[in-house]
Amino acid sequence: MTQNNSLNEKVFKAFCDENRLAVLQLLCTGEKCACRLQDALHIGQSTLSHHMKILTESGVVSARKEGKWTYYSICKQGSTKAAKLLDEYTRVVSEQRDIGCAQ
Amino acid sequence: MTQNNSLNEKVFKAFCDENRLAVLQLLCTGEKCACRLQDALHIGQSTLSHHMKILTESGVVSARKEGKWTYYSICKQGSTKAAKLLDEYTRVVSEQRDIGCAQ
DNA sequence: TAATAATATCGAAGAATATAGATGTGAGGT
DNA sequence: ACCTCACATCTATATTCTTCGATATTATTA
Repeated sequence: MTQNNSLNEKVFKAFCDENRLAVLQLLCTGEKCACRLQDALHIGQSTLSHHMKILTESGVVSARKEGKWTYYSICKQGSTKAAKLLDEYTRVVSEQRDIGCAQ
Repeated sequence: MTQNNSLNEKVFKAFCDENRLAVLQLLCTGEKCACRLQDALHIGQSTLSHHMKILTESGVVSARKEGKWTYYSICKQGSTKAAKLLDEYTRVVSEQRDIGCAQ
């Protein structure tokens, strides 16, 4: 199993903020530099930087530096991993019923 | 698009806590009543109840009441929806490159 | 119907997270 | 070399989340 709960938590946290979801939406049409993302969302520069760190550390987004700019894009590998994790955590292996606590 | 970011956030929050992930692991072998979940995790009763509320409200888990007990299980429909959402947020529609901010 | 058992809800405290402003860093341009 | 631009990091504050103890609720049992 790929399941180290406290680690996997970090992957899912990428998706747990409205602004980060908005970033992902923007990245679906290809890479964007930070300043464009900041223009689109209405948040401060340091706030965006904070969110991008969480996204890149989760593996779902990758960053490419070129000159003054940092370009962000969705990382296929990372998002596939996230999807796999979600599937693992919600896959039902057996359908046994429970019979309550009184033994 | 199925994308109302602030709403979808709630679906992903189900996966953003170590204890909730542990609950999902326990549910993969079929439904469990709350007291069994509480025994397995080492958290207080009200804490578990709080997490189960988040899980059920996300749609990923469903609750079945029978007598004194509440049985929880993974909800196929809800977890499929979560997987679809994740896919939508990470699907790359086009691969355009950005050219930086200076117009 | 009084007592108990299982779970939910409430309220408070602490931990984690988001946000913004200030400052730091590194690349380019002059 | 200096200045500016794009972005990261630091610090402080506000907000949200987790946890627990206490209390409420609902079903069963004596």
